[in-house]
Amino acid sequence: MSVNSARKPREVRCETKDTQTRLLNAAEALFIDAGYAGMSARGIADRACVNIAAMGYHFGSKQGLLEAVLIRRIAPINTSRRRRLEAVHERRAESIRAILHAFLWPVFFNEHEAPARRLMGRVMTEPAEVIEPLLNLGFSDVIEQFVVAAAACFPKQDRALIVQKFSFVVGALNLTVLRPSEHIFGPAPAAEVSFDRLLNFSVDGFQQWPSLSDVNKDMA
Amino acid sequence: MSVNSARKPREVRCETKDTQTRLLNAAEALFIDAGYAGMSARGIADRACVNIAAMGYHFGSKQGLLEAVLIRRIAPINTSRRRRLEAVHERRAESIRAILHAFLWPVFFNEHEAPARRLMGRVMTEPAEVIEPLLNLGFSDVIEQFVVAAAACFPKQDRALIVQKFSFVVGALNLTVLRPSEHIFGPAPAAEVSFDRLLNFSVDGFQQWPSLSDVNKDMA
DNA sequence: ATTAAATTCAAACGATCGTTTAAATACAAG
DNA sequence: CTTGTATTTAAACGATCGTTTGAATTTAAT
Repeated sequence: MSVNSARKPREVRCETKDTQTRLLNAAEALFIDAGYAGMSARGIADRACVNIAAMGYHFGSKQGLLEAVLIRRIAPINTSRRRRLEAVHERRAESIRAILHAFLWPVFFNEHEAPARRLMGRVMTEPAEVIEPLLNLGFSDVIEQFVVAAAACFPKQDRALIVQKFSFVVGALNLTVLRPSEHIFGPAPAAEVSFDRLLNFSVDGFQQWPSLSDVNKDMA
Repeated sequence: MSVNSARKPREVRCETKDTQTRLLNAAEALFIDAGYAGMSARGIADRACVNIAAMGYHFGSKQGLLEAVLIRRIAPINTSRRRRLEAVHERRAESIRAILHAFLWPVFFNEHEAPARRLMGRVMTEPAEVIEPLLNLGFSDVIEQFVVAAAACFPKQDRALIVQKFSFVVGALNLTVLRPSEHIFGPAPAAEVSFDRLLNFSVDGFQQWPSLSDVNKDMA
């Protein structure tokens, strides 16, 4: 009994796009739901309404298809993040709010909308071997740039602390966009609402310590 | 070519515990690394140094083994969280710091240490069908109790906002303990350090808005 | 219309999946 | 030791995995 034994009904008509796009869309949807190991080549082909061999013909392998899926969504987000961070620097407006805004915005608002968001959330939880093509896109380089920019906002805080605070933001972002647990936290708010809340939450969490939070530190 | 084709060398001697414990430990390790779909029954048996059929004999199925793995680690964390939240109420010390402290502490500090932490982080990213046994453990009930307690700390904030803030904390916690991306954020600090940082970050993020964070809100 | 390249197709490859069976072994009680 | 139960074992089950083959088909250029 596989965990994927209960296949979702595929009554909907197939898309009218070309084969490669249909494969990309199908692989993306299944990857978001089940991860790399949980998505099958035949499941992708069925959803894309193409022959099994089409995957090998157009993308070489299942891994090649996944890399194409990641590049299609993550590369634009990377570019947008870079540009927005550059804009912050050019305006000499390097507040932690502006920096986190530049980091979070491209995930919530882009031409691909929800699929890109959920893909971003899913890929960060995959085993290292699966994310390698992601790192080759310069994904970690971009994060490094944001960490440097954030560290410049708090010169008195250790760099290791800044790095971990940034990882907290990334973690909160991941769960927000992936949303694997609707049973626990209920339906997702609108993207604008989630974005505002996450940005406010992250900005406050980044503020310098000690602050108002340690006035009652000796309890608990 | 599977993503797990490069098996890790298993030169180490097998554990000396009984068969069930060896199976639980092996399944736990593989589940943390690869998720449910990525861990194979034969991989578990090999690592546990038992016959393939032992899994079916002792746990009924692969799913049954996973449920046992989850119960062994998550149930104690649930219990500890409940007890600590009750203690906060009994002491009439319902600050957001005390509440988040009660929520985070059992994950970082428990008799199982790192395995329980990483398991907690991994399970939250799995597809809904895999987490079902987790919900049957009352996992979401405990979270609901913490959300109620947190909401009582901020009577002027919408409940939906409190819920999402709490999901931010859970997301940050997940990435911190699962740590699937050491290539990005570097090695994990000691548990005590991570716990302190995450608690401070979360407490600040929970503070009431508008606060000091919106003085420069009109930028970006 | 003819040719050549590009694409899709049914079918099958060997490998691995989770699970099951029945015999062999280990173990405890009488 | 003998009996009965508990556990482990080798072997195989049917199903599905990712991938490949070679022929059929479509497409585009001459």
